[in-house]
Amino acid sequence: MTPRMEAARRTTLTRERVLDAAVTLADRDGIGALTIRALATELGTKPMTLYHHVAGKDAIIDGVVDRVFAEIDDPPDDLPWREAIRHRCRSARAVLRRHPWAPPLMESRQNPGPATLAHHEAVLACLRRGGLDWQLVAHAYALLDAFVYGFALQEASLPFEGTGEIAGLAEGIIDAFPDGAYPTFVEFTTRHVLQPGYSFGVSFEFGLDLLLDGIDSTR
Amino acid sequence: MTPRMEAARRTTLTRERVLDAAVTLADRDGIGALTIRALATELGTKPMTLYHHVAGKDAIIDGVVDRVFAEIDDPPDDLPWREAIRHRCRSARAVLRRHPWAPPLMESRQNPGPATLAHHEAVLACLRRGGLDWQLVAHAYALLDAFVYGFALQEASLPFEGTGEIAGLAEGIIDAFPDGAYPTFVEFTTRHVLQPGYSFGVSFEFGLDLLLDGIDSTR
DNA sequence: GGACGCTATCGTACTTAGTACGATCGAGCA
DNA sequence: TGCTCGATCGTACTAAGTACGATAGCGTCC
Repeated sequence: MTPRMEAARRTTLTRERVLDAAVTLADRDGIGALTIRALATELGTKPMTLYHHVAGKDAIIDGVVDRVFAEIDDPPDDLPWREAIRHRCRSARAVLRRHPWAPPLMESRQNPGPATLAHHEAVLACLRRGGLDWQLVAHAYALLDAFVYGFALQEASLPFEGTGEIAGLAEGIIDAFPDGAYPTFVEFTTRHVLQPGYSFGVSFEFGLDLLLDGIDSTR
Repeated sequence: MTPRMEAARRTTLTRERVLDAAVTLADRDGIGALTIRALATELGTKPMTLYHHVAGKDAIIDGVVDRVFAEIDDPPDDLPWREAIRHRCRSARAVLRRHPWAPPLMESRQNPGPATLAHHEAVLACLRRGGLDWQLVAHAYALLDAFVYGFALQEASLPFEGTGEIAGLAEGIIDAFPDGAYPTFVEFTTRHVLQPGYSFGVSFEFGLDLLLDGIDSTR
């Protein structure tokens, strides 16, 4: 292959392009499908070529996590702190729904990238701007992020938002129960989960309101 | 090896013993070290032998997750619902600190085992006993578990509870910052995290109180 | 009591994945 | 024209999951 062909085929490989492809691949086929070989194929190259742009698979994961943080909106400066934090948490949830493989990785990596740090900085500054003392900032941030990540973790295991798929899953599980087992669980499912209009996601707004109210009243 | 030697060496291999060893191994060496081969070595046998007692690695993970659920105390029947739920959430946190590899697995599996289902049943029944309607039960359970799992996820990435290790980690990160970068982050760390007596864990009780209060007042 | 078959065990080998090592190849420069 | 350098990639080693089939005690039935 001549260099001209190579150049025409695609712009030169770069760390950024590798990470782009990694996110795309994980979104499309799941984090389990994010292998060095699959990534190379996706980029039209061979496995070992990637090693000239990233240090290894761990570095790819670190980079990908930083990408996800970069997608989350910072709390807007021109909103009162409560509304700013609400905006940020909603944005985080939306991002984590686009990247359902991300939550377990985001909290378990110990090499935060620049976007990760910048985002933490913005959130801390916003809480501080709201008049919270350091102790309360610590509590509030731990609480809010536990909620956001935990909720995302739960949502990631659900088939899809909205309609009958959750119902199908629930029915499948319940049908396998021995008679009379788990009565509250069964009643909860039939009386609530299987009702038309049910949505797991609405609990997010409920929880977010509750947390913000609680933090505010502690201030 | 004669059968007598075999029998003396260890009681016959069984699904339960395989899962026991899997939990032990994950606790000791991390979930990444939980391989079929390592598990076989741990049990003094060979990889393929395990396949007569479990269907494969996925089945081991499912079984291990159910084990973890089994360790979590159900909400005690003889306590008011708030205190019962508090007890259960504290127990869950303690269990997840013993098994820091578990949170990402617990919510992402879709084959709940009997202990998992029994535990959900007990929690739902307790909330119901507290007079919450189905809608609020749904909100409360989603919220409480998001918090518990999310908090556990955060704690899992911390070195250890208590003393100077978190400080060391924080200092390592901060020292690498360019001058003047992330000012709030730096101030938060120096003014709060690095202070003697700091503990991430106390935010758990703060959050749990806040959630229980909020849910109660919505009732 | 001897052959039969069941069940747990395990040796071998195939597949997928991460990645170390070193060859190649084209571009720019002396 | 030949040298050097950076990007690319062929080859191969290691680790891991697991399919296939052989083996070997043990109880059972004629």
